[in-house]
Amino acid sequence: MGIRIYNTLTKKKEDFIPIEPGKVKFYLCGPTVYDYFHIGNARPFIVFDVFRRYLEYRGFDVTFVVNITDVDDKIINRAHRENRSPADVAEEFTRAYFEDLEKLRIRRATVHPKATEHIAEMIALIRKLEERGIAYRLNGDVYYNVEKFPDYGRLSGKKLEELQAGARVEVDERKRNPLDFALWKAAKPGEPAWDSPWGKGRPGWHIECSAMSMKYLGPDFDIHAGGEDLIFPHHENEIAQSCGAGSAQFARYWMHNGFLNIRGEKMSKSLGNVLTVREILKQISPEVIRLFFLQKHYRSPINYSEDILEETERAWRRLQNTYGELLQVENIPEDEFLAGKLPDRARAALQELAHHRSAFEEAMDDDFNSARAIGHLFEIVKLANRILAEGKPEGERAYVLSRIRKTLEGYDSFLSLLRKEESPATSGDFEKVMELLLEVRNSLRKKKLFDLADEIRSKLHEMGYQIEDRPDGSVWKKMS
RNA sequence: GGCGGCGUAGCCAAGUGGCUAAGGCGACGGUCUGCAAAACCGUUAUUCGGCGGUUCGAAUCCGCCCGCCGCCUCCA
Repeated sequence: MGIRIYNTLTKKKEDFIPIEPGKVKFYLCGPTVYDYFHIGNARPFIVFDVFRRYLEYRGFDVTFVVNITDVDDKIINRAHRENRSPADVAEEFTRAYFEDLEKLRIRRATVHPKATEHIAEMIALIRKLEERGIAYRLNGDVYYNVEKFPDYGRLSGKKLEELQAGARVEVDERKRNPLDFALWKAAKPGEPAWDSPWGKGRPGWHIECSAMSMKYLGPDFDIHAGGEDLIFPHHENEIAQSCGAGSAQFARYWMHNGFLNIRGEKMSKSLGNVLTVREILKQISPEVIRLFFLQKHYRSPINYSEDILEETERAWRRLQNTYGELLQVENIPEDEFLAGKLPDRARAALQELAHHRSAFEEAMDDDFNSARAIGHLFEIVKLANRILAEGKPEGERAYVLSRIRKTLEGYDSFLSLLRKEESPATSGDFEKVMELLLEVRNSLRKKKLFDLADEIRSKLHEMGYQIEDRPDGSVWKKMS
């Protein structure tokens, strides 16, 4: 059973067949580094990070490219406003971008190319388009003539005539078609500029993705992803540029994530409702943010609110709690012989695990349906808790729990939802002192000095440690 | 105006022609506990925005209506 992907280009789910068997060439539109990225920006970063790692889990060799747009109007505007250089702004927020990625447990891409380091490639691409009569010069600018590309509008499902009818009124009259877009912009005073055959200037926004994806992935590659707002014009223009310059098809599969709304509106600077990941991470742990996105299908619109995140936090706690328990169980390696001698009860549990395993992977294979997959993940959690509740985790119970733990850890290689350090630790001075404290507290409880025992518990709770008195003894956990 | 999406329990959310409509949060009852916490067991949508139609059979397909949103301009 193979992987299926909903392709924006065909508006259908298709079997995923990579150009080169076993290898996936994958491009994601990255950030424009003019500010900290917000929770809406985080969605594609997280979901496509998981998808990339899932492809690796399924055995593909993935080359993952995520660009950094470090030359752009918004960067220049901010630099002017703050009286510093655009390069300085770009550098600050590039650094911040990587810091935030790391906090969110997003793995680095294979390459993170920067636009400013690929000016030569962009110029070469524009020259090629010019040679082929697809691009034309206009007072130091260079434009792409959309009429030269018959497929223009295919990705976004728009027709050239309709687009023209709805185009903005204030168009540059000298352009051959109102939809022609800038490949190269002539330098204006105070803007970063590079030498080119057309004089000093800077590249248009769309050309960088064409140039960098083609450089690192070749003229034709497998997957191109991004937010759904990029379908038009950005991705439409990328296709036009790349195919105009010699790609047969450019990207084969186009994946677009749905938008995140806040109070029913999209998150944007102009609406003043932007919440940066940085800000949210002060309250909420990264795993919760990941789970928040993964519990929904990547193409659906989602609503952000504090309440929903708190709800997600409680769900995440359930998952983490169980994993913490599993870490306490003796790990018994997989063993065919042992497995053959298991009693029916354990055998049934393993069968249930196998069922959820295949259902989980089936869901992930089906257009990356992480929401359905997470449902099965919680079924596995329930199974683990049921076994844990049956009695001491020894013998066949430990064997089954070990299989469950391995399953969860395998999935966590791409989900990154679990924390290893949050389990009650078993070594170190701090841990020893804590054990001692719990022993003392239990003596108090035996003597029915509950006021004192409860005070210790609530004080520890205030400090961020949770105490649980279970039938087989007391345990402590670090919270959040 | 053109194009597209969405509306499933108190809330979040899968499911797109046929097994009992996943899963999570919450709530309620029970088990355990000195009390909690965690966990387990059980209950919580005879029905999928509304009205018609197609079909042996529809949340799923078609039509109309109501409500919400996105894109068409920089935007994840």
